[in-house]
Amino acid sequence: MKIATFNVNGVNGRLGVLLRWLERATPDVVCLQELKAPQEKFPEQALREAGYGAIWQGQKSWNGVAILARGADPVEVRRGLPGDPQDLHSRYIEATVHGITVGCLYLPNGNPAPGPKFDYKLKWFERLTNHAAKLQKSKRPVVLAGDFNVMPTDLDVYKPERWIDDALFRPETRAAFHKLVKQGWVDALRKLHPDERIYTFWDYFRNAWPRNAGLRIDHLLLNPVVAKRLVGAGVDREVRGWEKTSDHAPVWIELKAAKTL
DNA sequence: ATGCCGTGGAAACCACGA
Repeated sequence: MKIATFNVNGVNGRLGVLLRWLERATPDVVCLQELKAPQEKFPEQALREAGYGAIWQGQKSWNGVAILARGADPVEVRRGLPGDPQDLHSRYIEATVHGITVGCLYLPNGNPAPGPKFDYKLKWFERLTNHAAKLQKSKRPVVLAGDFNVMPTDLDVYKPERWIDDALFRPETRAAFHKLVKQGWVDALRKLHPDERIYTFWDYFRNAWPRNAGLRIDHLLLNPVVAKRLVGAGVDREVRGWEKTSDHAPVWIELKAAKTL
């Protein structure tokens, strides 16, 4: 089974790219971020015709997350993280699909830092970490996938010294990520490719894509029961080279079948 | 060092992204 995450940067503006990628990659589960569409403008029908059931949490102009399932309908568990009823950003949705609990997240960017946006990022991170602790206790298969807006280590940045003061790479941000992972999550791409430079995002400007000035900020975190099934992980880099494409590329993992009892 | 590109929504510019 293949599970992927893709920050599409506008699900309607990017529908052609998304459908083309789905047809080629045939992922079984897909987490989407940055829909940039209100609830009623999500392209449900086009995705269904492509073979995918979906649940989503839209928002006008910004944010927005969705979970797609090939040949199935994701069963929604929750939308939004607990801990702050005032927070109206559409950044988290969770479903069970093909026997796995999937949390799809779009963590706040946090720039400029320091400032209120950075404070919001760290608060949101804390709420995610609290919720993730509960998911860890369940012992059922869980995947947390999405745009974390964090480069976990120097290896995840084309030029680390340039990013030291950035909200995506500041010590507080990296510390928050490592605190989360320490609960028992496995960073799937790092697990299978410990020493490789892997990027999932390249800016639209400054010629970032042609000169491979990238960041690894889209991640799939696996709890132990899923980590045991991990047999492959990668980035569909070619998608970043397409016309009218997102600034992120899809990231995926391959799981072997669960042992039947 | 930098929003230089790109999207969406409202208004013919602005907010936001990383």
